Amino acid sequence: MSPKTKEQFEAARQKSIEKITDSAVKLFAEYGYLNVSINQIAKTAGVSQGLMYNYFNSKEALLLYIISSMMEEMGHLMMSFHAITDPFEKFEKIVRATFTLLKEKKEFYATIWPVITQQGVSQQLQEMLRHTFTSLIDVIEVMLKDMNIANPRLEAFRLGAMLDGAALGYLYVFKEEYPLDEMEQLIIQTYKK
Amino acid sequence: MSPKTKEQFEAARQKSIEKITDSAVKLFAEYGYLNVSINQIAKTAGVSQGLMYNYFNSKEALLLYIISSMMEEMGHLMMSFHAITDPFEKFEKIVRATFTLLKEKKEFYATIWPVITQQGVSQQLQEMLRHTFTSLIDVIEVMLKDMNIANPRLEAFRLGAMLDGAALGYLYVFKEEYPLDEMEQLIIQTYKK
Amino acid sequence: MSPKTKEQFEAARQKSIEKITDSAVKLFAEYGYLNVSINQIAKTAGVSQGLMYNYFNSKEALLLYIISSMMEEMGHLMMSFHAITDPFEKFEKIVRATFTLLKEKKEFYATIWPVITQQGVSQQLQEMLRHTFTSLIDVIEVMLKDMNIANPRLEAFRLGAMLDGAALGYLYVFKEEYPLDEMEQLIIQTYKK
Amino acid sequence: MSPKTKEQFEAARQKSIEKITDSAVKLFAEYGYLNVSINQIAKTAGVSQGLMYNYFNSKEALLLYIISSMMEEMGHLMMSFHAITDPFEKFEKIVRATFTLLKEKKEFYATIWPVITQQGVSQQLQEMLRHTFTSLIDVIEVMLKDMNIANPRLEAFRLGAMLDGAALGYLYVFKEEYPLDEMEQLIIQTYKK
DNA sequence: TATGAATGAGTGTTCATTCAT
DNA sequence: GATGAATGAACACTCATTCAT
Repeated sequence: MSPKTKEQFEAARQKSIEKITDSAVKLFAEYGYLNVSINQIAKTAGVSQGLMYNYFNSKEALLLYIISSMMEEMGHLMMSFHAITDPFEKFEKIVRATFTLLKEKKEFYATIWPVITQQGVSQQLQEMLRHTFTSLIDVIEVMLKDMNIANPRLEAFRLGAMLDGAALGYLYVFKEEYPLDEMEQLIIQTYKK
Repeated sequence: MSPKTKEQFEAARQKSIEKITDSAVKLFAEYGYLNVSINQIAKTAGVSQGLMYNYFNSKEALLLYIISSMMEEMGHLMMSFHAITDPFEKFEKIVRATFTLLKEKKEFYATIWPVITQQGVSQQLQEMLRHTFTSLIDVIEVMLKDMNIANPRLEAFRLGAMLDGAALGYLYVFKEEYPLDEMEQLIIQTYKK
Repeated sequence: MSPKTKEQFEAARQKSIEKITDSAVKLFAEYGYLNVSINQIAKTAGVSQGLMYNYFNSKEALLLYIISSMMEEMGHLMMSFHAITDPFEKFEKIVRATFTLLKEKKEFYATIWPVITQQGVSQQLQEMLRHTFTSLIDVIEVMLKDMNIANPRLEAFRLGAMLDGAALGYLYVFKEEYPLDEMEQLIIQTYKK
Repeated sequence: MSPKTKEQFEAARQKSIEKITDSAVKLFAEYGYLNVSINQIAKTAGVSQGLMYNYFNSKEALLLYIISSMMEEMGHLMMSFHAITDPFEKFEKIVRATFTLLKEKKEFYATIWPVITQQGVSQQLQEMLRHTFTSLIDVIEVMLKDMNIANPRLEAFRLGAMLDGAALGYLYVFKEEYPLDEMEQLIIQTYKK
């Protein structure tokens, strides 16, 4: 007699959004944004093609939403180390967290890297990524300074480069043959003392 | 009206191939493989759309050819340092050459990175890239060993990661604001002794 | 919580129908039937997308209902002059009413013209329009005959053509630059005496 | 051994363009621009869907091309009466030509009217149409002035309105029952003196 | 060898309509 | 009666590829 309650509608919405974004993340990570069609996403999610457009204005808006969520999650992760006062402990935690993320949430990086290296994706996205990376460098710089490392900004860039380079080598080139754990250990020890 | 000689034909073939691949490299580097159409390549090269198919079986075959050439060229570059006997000099030469390449032949990396990070491109390509990178690591490993660096294989991975990571940061994220020269100096001094 | 009475239900029905048709008329007139979506109509009316289908079988049925109402209203307008005995007065009243309608109820014409000129809209609609226009010509013919105009049927067609042509010129081509008032005066004076 | 000659290519192009535009004109006239799909046009023309895009950038560009051609043709027709010095003869010729066009090239008007009355079609098109109509009014005004008709500009609008109104009545409402020939005669005699 | 017209499968996107509640 | 999430067919448009010459 009465329409569905607001809660019911909201639950249905969230369920659908989740199905769509989950499928999209998996597919984007595996095949790359440009190689994945809306059709594929819909089929994988088990919904109709049109449904995506109830929640996202375009395929790119979907990508933007996904990457925003990831960036936000990454931000939260970084925040969670904020309270640690010992810079050496903080450093170790951050590096370990990065490698853990890399091992356990491959789709995280696998979604972002192709987008970064693909020209022709939205300006908005590019700017968001640049902003996030810059913030990260800033955070690392402060930390390295607290560790009395000389030339902390340049070292922050180097640390960033090592982490990114390791991620690329692991995800795209050497895969399971990449000495990920040894690299983790090596990086930590380099700065540790 | 007289029939062309074999040599003339061959010269014409080479000329056409060159026009096509040169245009393709430029366009792939600027817009990315998936965002560039055969039509664009043909127009830029000043030839007909169909001509490409006289020399390459598909768009992907063209990409494969281009990247093969680049990998080969990179191999030649590495070879050219083979004769240097002082490992420290060799090390410095290699690192400097890498950064020079990065600064002066952006299209080199800008073509390769999106392909590496885009799964869904041919298996053949992936394997070729892995092979090349493995060879590079091997070369660096031997060199580091000669420099009496401890754990030379792991350090080779670290050096590779730093170079790749710097390339990505420079090309895609920070661009002209990336401290490329300082990074070059820093890397050399780290191992220089 | 007590069940609504029949009258209350009927009132709610009428209210909803009115909200929907009013929004539809405005939107059809401004953007054209084919350019307006059910979603737009629902949003403008402040109701749900599905509600329209409680009252109309389809989007076209809604259009049919709207145009029927307009035709009926036009018929009423014509009827209202029926009592006037002096044919010259009647003529002037009718012409003035037509121009007033054109100036003050643009959406009236702006809804109907695109439908008339768009073939491919329902046969039913086409027939209804033809019927209404034929009736109008009949009424005018009688009136012109009473005015002792020679060849009253042909003159009725001419008068109809002038009114329609003026409407089109005003609404779609020249807009505010169309000499609407002068045309009104000119038409009246042509037959007035 | 050699590619097709330029003439052969040009001939093929013209043939294809003609097939496409001819089909489009017929379909637009019968069903209206917005009701006709590219698929329909291609099927009717007996070519692939994609071919249209070799010649026109978009569906709207096709419409623009068609209407431009029509407007140009109409302009030529008007020009052809330019040399006539007797304004009465000129007037009769123009009116007769208009009616002949209406009878023999229905698709001419049937293509244009729905576009004029359909909001949401390109601004460019709207402006082109307005420009053409204004020019026509100007030409008629001068002619009527030469005929010593009082208030020639207003009469030009009236004549335009009558012609347009007759066209609409004939094409969309009364069709074969419309007294087209009588109307033609009536209009000529009204001004003929 | 070289041309470019032609194809057709595929793309992202829209929208009238249905239906469980 | 009313809701709005969901559907699926349709749309305009793109593009790698083919082929007659």
